[in-house]
Amino acid sequence: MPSRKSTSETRQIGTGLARIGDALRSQAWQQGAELGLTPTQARALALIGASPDGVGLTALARGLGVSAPSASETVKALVARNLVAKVRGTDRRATILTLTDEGETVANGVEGWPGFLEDAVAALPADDRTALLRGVSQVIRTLQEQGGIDPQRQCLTCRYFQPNRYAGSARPHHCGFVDAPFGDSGLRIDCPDHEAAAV
Amino acid sequence: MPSRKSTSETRQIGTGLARIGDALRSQAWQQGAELGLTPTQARALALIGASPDGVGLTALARGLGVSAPSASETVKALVARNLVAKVRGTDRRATILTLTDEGETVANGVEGWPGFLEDAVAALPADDRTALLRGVSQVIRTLQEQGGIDPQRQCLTCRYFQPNRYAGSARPHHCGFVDAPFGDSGLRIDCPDHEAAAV
DNA sequence: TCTAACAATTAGGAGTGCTAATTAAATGCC
DNA sequence: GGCATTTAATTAGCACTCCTAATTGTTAGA
Repeated sequence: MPSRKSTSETRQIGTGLARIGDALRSQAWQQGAELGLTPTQARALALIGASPDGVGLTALARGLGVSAPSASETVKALVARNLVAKVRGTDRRATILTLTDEGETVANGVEGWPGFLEDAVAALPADDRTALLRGVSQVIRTLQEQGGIDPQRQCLTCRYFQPNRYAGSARPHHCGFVDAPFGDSGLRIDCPDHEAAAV
Repeated sequence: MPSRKSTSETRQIGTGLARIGDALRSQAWQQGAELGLTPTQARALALIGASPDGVGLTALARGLGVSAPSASETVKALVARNLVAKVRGTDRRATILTLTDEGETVANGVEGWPGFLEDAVAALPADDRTALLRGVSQVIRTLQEQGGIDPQRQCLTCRYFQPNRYAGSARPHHCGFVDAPFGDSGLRIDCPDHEAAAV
């Protein structure tokens, strides 16, 4: 194994994940062109659509990982395109964002975006795929714990949430996505990997 | 955001990778602020620095996954900051880009960027880490074959790479460049000694 | 030679992202 | 109750990203 530079396994993985992220971004530009959306707009649309009761602008900004003014600007573009509606809430400082019917349609089109990536993943042998999922899940869990990723939507309505699986334990609940137990103090209000539980 | 849609392992991985990519991008903005670089500039700097003989603008654009005009604009900013030098080559249409001394210094600072991600990766058990590296490598190779990514300098596409030469051994692969055996944990995604294999 | 292909740039336009400052509404506290 | 603080969102101003289309040289091919 040649090396003058740092070459730890860890570093190679970091580099690889960064490359995949880059590929996703540049792919998003192309896919977005078809719908007239930029990557950020698409992501905002998805986040808003994922919140049935609407989202505030600040929460959206946190979810996108950008500043409030940036989010405001993006929302402005989406409103101008009639994809998103703004409503004033009980707290009359705040805005509540929801999708319009048209926005709903477009958001559905956005859903399958990482499809080309999934093709690549699907080409893996089953064993490697499982290992990859475990690794990615754990990385995400660590990032959330470090605060690098914004938690979204609440566990209580999440299909991955298994309350009191370990009754009596200090960490009685179980999250199936990151495959780890956690306690009441770890309950998420807004988890990016949230998926609505079946009714 | 997947909802009642397919929840396959594959889709989970796709979503997870996208999420990690988002985290990386927003982190890059913060880290970049310290050096006065945007994420794209940092990436361009790294790519130029990785090519000892210099790169052309078109190659750079492909590597960044953007159009030539976008790359041109980014390079203009780097040249203005005295981090990159442009030279006219034998082909007088083409430009050859190299780092200035100052650019070299800054590029070194950029190298450790995904550090916060690496912390997360380092927290994995060794087995999972190796499996993650193998999975990430294969995903990248598939993306390259699909044309979604510009060819990277990884073992899987290297002429010196002899996979499973010592099948059954703990270090089954062989690198012909350093003439030594190595295992999955030694797989490179960005190797300075990479030479593309014949098609 | 003359045309096609190619490398890079310019022009023009929408969007992203930042910090700092502003407006408006809700809270807190004496 | 009243006034200072905090909070939500926006505006202003700036640099950069990214695109397509058109332009200017330069090289290579029929």
